[in-house]
Amino acid sequence: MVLDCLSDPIRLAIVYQLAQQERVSSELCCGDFTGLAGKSNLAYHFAKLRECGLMLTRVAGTNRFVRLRREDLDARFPGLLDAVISSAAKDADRLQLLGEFEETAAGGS
Amino acid sequence: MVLDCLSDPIRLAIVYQLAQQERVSSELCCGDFTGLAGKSNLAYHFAKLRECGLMLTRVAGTNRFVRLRREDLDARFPGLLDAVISSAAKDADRLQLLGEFEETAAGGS
DNA sequence: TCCCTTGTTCAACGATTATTGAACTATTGA
DNA sequence: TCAATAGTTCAATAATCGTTGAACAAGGGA
Repeated sequence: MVLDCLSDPIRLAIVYQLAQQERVSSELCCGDFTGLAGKSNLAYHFAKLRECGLMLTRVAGTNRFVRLRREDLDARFPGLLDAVISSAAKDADRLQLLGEFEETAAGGS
Repeated sequence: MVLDCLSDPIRLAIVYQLAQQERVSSELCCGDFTGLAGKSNLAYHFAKLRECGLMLTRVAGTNRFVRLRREDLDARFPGLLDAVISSAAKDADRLQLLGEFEETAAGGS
């Protein structure tokens, strides 16, 4: 289920980053998450996130761009995604993973 | 974390029942959940739910009454609980556990 | 006091699940 | 064509988690 998918810290961090990215562009490249885990581990988590309908992947040459299935999620689980994201933002302090990630990939706001 | 706690179907069913109960009285007895799992298994899930701050227990004689920590949860994770509950209500059809439970414990609406 | 009920704790088992490295596919560019 | 890059898939390991039964503690009622 979706909750089970979101209960993993790495997947939550991925979803959180994708949600942050929604303000700017809609997509991120798979390689932008290498700060969170190894390549194959990331592919594993991406597969999980795809399976439960949280995100989808667009193939573009040798890159793959991922983004949240925002509309489907809001339709099926109203308010859930926003609640999870805002809650995750609150204790983002505890997720040093995110801190490291933002330094390397987002370059600060 | 709270999401990890809610990702288990039995714990979700417990939380769902507690949320339903909020309209009537605020509490339920531990023994009211025996339709969901065995005694020791329930105690295990209750402990998990207590650990992550989802519910609390009041001892009354030989019984123990449990209820949601609604205020604390709404303060710390705004909208999360309601989103989870309403989503759980949507596909309550798939949770036959709930169906069985309502028959034996709630006796219909 | 004795027994029964209620619920927790403990130890053990089984089953998922996350993580890792290596092999593989596909695309780009020289 | 050859090498390099981006991701996925596979197999194996490690770790976590859920489930079960038995033993235990605490109250209530006869």
